[in-house]
Amino acid sequence: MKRTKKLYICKHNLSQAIMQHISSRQEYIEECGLIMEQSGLTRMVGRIIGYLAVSDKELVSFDEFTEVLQASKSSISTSVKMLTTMNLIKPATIPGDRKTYYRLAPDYCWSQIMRLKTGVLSTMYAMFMKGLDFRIRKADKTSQWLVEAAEFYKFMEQEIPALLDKWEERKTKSGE
Amino acid sequence: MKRTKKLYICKHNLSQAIMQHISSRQEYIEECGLIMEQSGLTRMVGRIIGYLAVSDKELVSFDEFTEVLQASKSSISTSVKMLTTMNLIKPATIPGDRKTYYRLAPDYCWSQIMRLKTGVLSTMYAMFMKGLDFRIRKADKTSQWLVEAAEFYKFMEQEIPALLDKWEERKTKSGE
DNA sequence: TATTTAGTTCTTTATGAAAAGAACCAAAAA
DNA sequence: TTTTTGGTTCTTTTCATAAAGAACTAAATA
Repeated sequence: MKRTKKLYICKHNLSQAIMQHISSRQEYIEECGLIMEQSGLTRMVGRIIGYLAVSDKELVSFDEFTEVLQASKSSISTSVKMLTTMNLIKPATIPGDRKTYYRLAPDYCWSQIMRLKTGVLSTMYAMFMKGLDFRIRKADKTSQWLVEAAEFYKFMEQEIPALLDKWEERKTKSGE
Repeated sequence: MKRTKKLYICKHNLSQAIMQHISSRQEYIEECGLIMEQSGLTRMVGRIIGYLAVSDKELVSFDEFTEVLQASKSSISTSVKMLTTMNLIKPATIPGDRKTYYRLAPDYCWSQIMRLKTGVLSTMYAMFMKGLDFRIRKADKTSQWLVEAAEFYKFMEQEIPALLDKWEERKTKSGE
């Protein structure tokens, strides 16, 4: 079940407003699904984060996810694996218990989720620069447009990692 | 024809490498389609930008797009409308000519494409803050995790627009 | 007035990925 | 050894949407 991720006119402002009117945990979990889906993950992954966020238990078992989220084992398995790979959640085990539990990763480094997305910036830069290679007139309006586009992505490609460094630095300081 | 937009492991580095080996305009246009698709637009929209980027003519007509991109009128119509709405391209007309031509928008403000995407940051902030509302223990590990997540998105929500302001300021200065 | 041109807007088709289902496997328990 | 538990990994189904196709429209031309 693939849903829209495309938002030509900013649908997020809507989500923000909706967020204020949510009254039940159930609703909250579903909304997390929709938001995470929009931001490029899957609906089920969002639901898992949402449930972990509002559950009073710190540890939630695999089968509790299937029950409370009304989802198949395969879907939960794939989703927790994805979240584990992303380091967003961590598996946990209990002595004398065969089940696997999951918790929100306590040491999760938020900047890493953003760093992954900066790859697109260098690709866009490369794309616009490459366009110039094909141009006969290297200084016409189209060429200028390409240069400007490339400059923007170059700027972003440099500044965003710097911002993330700033955040990480702030975190390590406050952690001391 | 929907293609992948999902890239759990950064596929963009691949795109970057591919970009270096592109030798024909045809190939370039197709790669633009794939890249723009990954970044959340459509393949056809990417092809249009790609063709405008490597065409020696500044103005390209509607039917030239259909011919060179081997696409239907409806697809081109929808795509140019989308690009026009985004201000990325501008329609142009010629006296005594009934056709509509398009060019890359000469005054396009690159930061605006990024500003649209910052909406997701405030939504994520709202989402994590809302999660706290449902929690009984407001200081346990899960609550701490939510606070940290919210703080990160708050930080980004503030810093990215500041970065875009910086870019715009630089542009107006260099334009003087 | 009839026809062509240029493009828009519905409807249909095709695709690809999220989720479900089924088959499978390893370890623990009976 | 057989069965159950807990979960993984294939295969299948479903569904949203990008693109194509078809029907339509307005303006210009014949």
